[in-house]
Amino acid sequence: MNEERKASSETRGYEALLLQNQLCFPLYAASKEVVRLYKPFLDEIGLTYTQYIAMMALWESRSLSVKELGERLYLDSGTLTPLLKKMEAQGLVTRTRSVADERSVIVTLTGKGEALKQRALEVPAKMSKCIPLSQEEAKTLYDLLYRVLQAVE
Amino acid sequence: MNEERKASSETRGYEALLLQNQLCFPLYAASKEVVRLYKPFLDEIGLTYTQYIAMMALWESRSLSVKELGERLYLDSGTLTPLLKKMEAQGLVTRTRSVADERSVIVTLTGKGEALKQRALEVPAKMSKCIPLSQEEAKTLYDLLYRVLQAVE
DNA sequence: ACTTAAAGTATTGTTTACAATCTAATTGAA
DNA sequence: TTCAATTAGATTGTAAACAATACTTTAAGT
Repeated sequence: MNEERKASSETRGYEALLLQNQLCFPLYAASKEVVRLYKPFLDEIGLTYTQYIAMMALWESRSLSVKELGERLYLDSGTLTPLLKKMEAQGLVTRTRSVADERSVIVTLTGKGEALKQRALEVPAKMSKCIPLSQEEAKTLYDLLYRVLQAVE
Repeated sequence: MNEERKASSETRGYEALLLQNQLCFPLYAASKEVVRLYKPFLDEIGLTYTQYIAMMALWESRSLSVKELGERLYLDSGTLTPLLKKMEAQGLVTRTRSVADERSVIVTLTGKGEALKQRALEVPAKMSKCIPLSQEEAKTLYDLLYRVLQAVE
């Protein structure tokens, strides 16, 4: 029996409250650290991380309502409205009320926003070099994260 | 050949930029959603998520410097100083300069902070019911996340 | 048609998070 | 010893993130 592994009086009965027994903590910390890892690469193309994922959604679709964008990114209008206004000020997107439904705001890539795609292409490659997981491990992680995500929805 | 699966002119050559091909995105989104899932449970004991993980570290150690706390939580003084001041105002911790090294601030649980541990005990159990992963899956996810985290350090 | 409910954004207020910078205390090197 | 470099926190400024609320437009029910 390894005495050092025994619970101390401090922790006995409270194992569930140990940081290292929480799934949420490495999830939270890894997310933050990975986002931070992106920063130097994203600085080069003038995007924050949140702007980057918004641009990725638009590079796929070119034109999305704020609501659709929010559904894809798991963000609400309180986050997206100021974000998109900044991106509009940078000339990456336009924001226009839908004529069909005046409640909706349609976000559309500009030429400049579209062109940025070329430069963004290097980012995923640079990032994947920073994360030492095999293809299978990355896929396992990816699938488990999506299971969590779908359960939460 | 499934025509629908073929890359469109929009995405051809840009597969790496698809949101669904990014590992970072489900990591980011799942982290946010899980933290949000905690909110109602943490509201009951009057803590935010960040305060909760700070308390978990202190429930383990009772007394930690800001630096040590930052290392365990992957947070810097810019985040911790205002957080700990609020927790001090709530009576959960005390903050005192170390006598041995006046640069250090020692954060120590109060009786009230210690007592909160009892009520916090239910939180992990409630949370784990919200996340439909088996024991092995949770462990796999946990291990992969820690691999990512250690690589980033 | 009228009235209410619902939907889509925007706004406000609070809390994180972090880079950059500053200050005070400590350590180290010449 | 003495002064430069380092360390630990605090501060400032910026960007998210989200709850709560407000506002406008649309949809639904009667």
